[in-house]
Amino acid sequence: MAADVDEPANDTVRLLWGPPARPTRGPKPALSLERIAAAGIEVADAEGLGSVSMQRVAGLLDYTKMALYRYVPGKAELVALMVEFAVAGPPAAPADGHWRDHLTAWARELTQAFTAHPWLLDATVGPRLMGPNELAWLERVVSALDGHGLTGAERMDAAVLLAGHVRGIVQQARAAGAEGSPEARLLTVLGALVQQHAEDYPALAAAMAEPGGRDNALDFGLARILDGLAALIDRRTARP
Amino acid sequence: MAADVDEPANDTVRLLWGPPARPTRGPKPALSLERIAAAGIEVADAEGLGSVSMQRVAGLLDYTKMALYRYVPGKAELVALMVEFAVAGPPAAPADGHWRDHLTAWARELTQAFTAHPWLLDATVGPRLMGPNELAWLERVVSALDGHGLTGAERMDAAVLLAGHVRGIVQQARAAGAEGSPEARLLTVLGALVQQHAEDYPALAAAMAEPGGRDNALDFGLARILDGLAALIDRRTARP
DNA sequence: ACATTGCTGTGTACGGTAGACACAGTTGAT
DNA sequence: ATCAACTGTGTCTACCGTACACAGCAATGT
Repeated sequence: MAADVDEPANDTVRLLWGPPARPTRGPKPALSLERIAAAGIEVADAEGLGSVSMQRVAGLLDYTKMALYRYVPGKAELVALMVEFAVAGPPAAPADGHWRDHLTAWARELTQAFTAHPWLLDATVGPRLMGPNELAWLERVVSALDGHGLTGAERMDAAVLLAGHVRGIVQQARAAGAEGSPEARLLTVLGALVQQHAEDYPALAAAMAEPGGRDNALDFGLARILDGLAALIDRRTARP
Repeated sequence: MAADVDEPANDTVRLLWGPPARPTRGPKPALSLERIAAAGIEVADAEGLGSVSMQRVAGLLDYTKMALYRYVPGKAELVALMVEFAVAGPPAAPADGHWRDHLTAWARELTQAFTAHPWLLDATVGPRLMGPNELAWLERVVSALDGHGLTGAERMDAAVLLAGHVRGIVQQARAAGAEGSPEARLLTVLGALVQQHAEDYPALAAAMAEPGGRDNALDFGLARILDGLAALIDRRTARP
């Protein structure tokens, strides 16, 4: 009774989930989804998602932009493909171990994936269909929480919570930028603005003025979330 | 010794932080930053950030697109203005009360603001300068954590954690969409895909198959985060 | 009073984007 | 050998951001 997947004629679902599909008749395709996505990823990694255009990607492969439309229905689907390939699958989950260690590793690995391709942040805002690889990340975190007294909805909510934290951290890291980068300059300006308007932002000015700020945001938030989850799990498993 | 704010000739900082600045000589400007930003917000609310173009915004005000460039250096700055106006200031913080209540109210109010203008998600990925209103939100959450034994960096990290959660929740809500919306259709398709590939995603299929999923994701994550923060604060205040 | 100067809004032009469509050439099936 | 399906290309449209020159208006300096 579930909706037929192939019915909505959604191009994206066929691209991401459909079979390789080779009902060959004419000349063999010279390109492939893999190569096209890889070219797009190359551009996005180097210059950001904004620099990814059909022209750019096609040029990198020494083809015309219109050739790409033989493989991909449009730019949105190209980006979806790029996301699916860039996010890859999650590393294999350890077979055993505490759920807390599983989730910690998961968060660190997802952070690495997003840090390697910061444009994933831009490409994954907004409603869209997830691909097999992306879903595998979700599967791993939900599976790590199996059998600890949480409802299905709660396990999903926990996944959203963790993924949201990773996104926030990567976004913050990108906003900070590398030493001497234009992004770092932005932060400096912001800091100066806060000090300059210290009357309006006393708590902020005080917090930023304190020394000893190592970059612990990922671990800090992760520890809080996991502590909170542990408290809930303890309560649930104490009195079934 | 702090970097001079006005020095980098950054247009955005002058727009967001600069004085109204009226060194009038020629004809009085017919438009205003407020009206332009409001027009942009109107378009974005109705059709998304992607539909915001100089033409659209200018047309809504019955002016040519080039007229906008007399007020705003470029589209990026227009969007920054839209963000600053759309996010408004945070509602006044309650004068007293437990930090937990403060943060809960803050998160709910920020969620409301983002839900009212979902395009804020798109407009606030990527490195950028924050405006006075946006900074006021940050100030309120950091201030709520004052005097509970957390370091300045930890208070900032907590703010990032909470803001990231709100963003994640709003993003998820937007991805789900309204009843019968195209976004909701996307979710249905995804659900069907998970069931169809249940062998590859057993935990996910099981979690989604469980009944009784009311929309509690915001409160669930918030409760975990606040529990985790409470545990840390208890530890800190127990042994000073 | 008047010329000067600075500002406003407009029109035009340029290079970029995504994509529709027609076409020539290549290939496998009949 | 014929035909049908497919690939890659060239051309075209519509729209985007924005640089630039220009005409008109308003306040300033004389």
